[in-house]
Amino acid sequence: MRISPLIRKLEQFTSLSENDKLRLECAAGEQLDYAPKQDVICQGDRPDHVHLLIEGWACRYKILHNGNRQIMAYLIPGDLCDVHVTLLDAMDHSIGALSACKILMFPKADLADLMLENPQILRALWWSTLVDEAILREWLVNVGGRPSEKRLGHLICEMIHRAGAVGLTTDNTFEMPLTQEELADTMGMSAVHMNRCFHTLRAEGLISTDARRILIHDLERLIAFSGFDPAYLHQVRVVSAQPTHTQMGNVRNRQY
Amino acid sequence: MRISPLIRKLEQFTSLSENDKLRLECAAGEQLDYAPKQDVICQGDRPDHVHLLIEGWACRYKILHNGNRQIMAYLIPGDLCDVHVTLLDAMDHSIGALSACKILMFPKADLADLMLENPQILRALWWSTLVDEAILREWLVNVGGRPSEKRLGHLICEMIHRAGAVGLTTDNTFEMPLTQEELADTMGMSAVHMNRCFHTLRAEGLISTDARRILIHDLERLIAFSGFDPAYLHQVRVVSAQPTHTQMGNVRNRQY
DNA sequence: CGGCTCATTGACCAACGTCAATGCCGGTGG
DNA sequence: CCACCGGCATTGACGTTGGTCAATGAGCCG
Repeated sequence: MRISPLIRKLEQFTSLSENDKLRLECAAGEQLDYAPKQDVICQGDRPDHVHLLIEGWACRYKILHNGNRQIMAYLIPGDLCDVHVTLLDAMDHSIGALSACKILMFPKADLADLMLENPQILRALWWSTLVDEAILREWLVNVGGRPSEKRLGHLICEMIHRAGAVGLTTDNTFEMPLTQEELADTMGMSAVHMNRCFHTLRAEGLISTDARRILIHDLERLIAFSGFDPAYLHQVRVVSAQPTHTQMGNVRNRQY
Repeated sequence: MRISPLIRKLEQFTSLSENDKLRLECAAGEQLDYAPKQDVICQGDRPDHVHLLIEGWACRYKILHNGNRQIMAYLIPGDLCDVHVTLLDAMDHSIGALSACKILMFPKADLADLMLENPQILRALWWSTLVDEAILREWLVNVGGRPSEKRLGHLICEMIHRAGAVGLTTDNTFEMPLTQEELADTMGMSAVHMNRCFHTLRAEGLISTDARRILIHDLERLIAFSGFDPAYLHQVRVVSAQPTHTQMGNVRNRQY
């Protein structure tokens, strides 16, 4: 099914009946491709579709008055870009593709109807926005309270957990298709300093990088170094970062 | 009704029938008082009630490994502390009273039932969590991307808008019962530097402070200075910061 | 009056930003 | 095949923002 990454994500929280899954799949409309750096949705838009990312990485961002860009979230396969639009008026931020992305569009009205008649799906989608919110809180903690190297370490810990939960890790390696400048814009620091942070983490023997692939040498040590605690991800049925079979035998779309 | 502040808040988004309001009021249980600095909910708790703040200010916060406190949200009358618990497992952060607070408890199960049988209330509560999330995004932008004086200015702009929406402002004045240290913990800076920021805003003639009361001399100029745009608050039916009657004649609980 | 909390200020220091130069690598056109 | 270019990573030198420490004062309360 095209919506497998979403199902896999929602099933971290609840189980969905075959019927629920089919209804969701049927609500899906057109599928679109986006190139890196292309905008998926712009601030101020009132999209009439809800967008589901099924391949690639994207981000939420805002441009400040001084021209700075602040990235506020990373979206990976299974993440919904804008459940907001079922309830809020206009987008208060933009969504941009970070790598090549495939996006599936759900007509807003159909999804709203589906949620109204199927409380289980509604709860699952609400749950996903609550987890997004928890992640956002942790990002605020990260930017507000941690020194720069731990900030980077913490983000890497988060992303390997999230990527693992949708089957995008092998051993302790995963693709993180981000430039250092994009990471810098995420953590409120300069690209130059971001580079110095990578230097430190490599010098400490915590990670290696190869193009956009990140290898974590000792996840336990990186977690301790960064003060990471995965509780905020609310992965009720956890999928570890180690290579593993996703429970329920749902192993489609493993690409790396 | 004891839940008036909540009703007033939700009616920014949707109108509720008299029946809806009564059902909500009836779902409310015990009311508790908290002293300043007292914890309402601790990280790791699995509360069996949803907490509604009806008087005073509270905050969401986490304590980091290095002992730093990061405040991630301010809660004012009408805000729900933990709708999360209807769906998530355990609290991933704590809630603390900033001033003397009155809190109304809704048994989790009753509220869950009410939402299940009344989609209008469910939508309204979901909307409120989506707005919380939008505010959180803007806080991340604030901490990540703005220089310290604008950070403070921006927060003041936000809080006078939010306080205005629940009738807690008179002219351009409002109570902000926060110490400079608490503000510093909110914006990821030191208390000393927070003080320097206040100094600057006063020197610029933008604000005056008197105990914990803030007077804004020229809101337009403060907004321009801080790069503030209220769109993210999603106040669909806006209540201005000027003295005004809340629409629908709902003017209870104006205390200041 | 004494003790507390909080605001305020100055002196000094560390973290991080800015600027600029260099190198690497993949793509592209001749 | 090679020269050139653009995007990105890397590094050093230097400047600025904001942190730390410590002292002082103002207001409140028993």
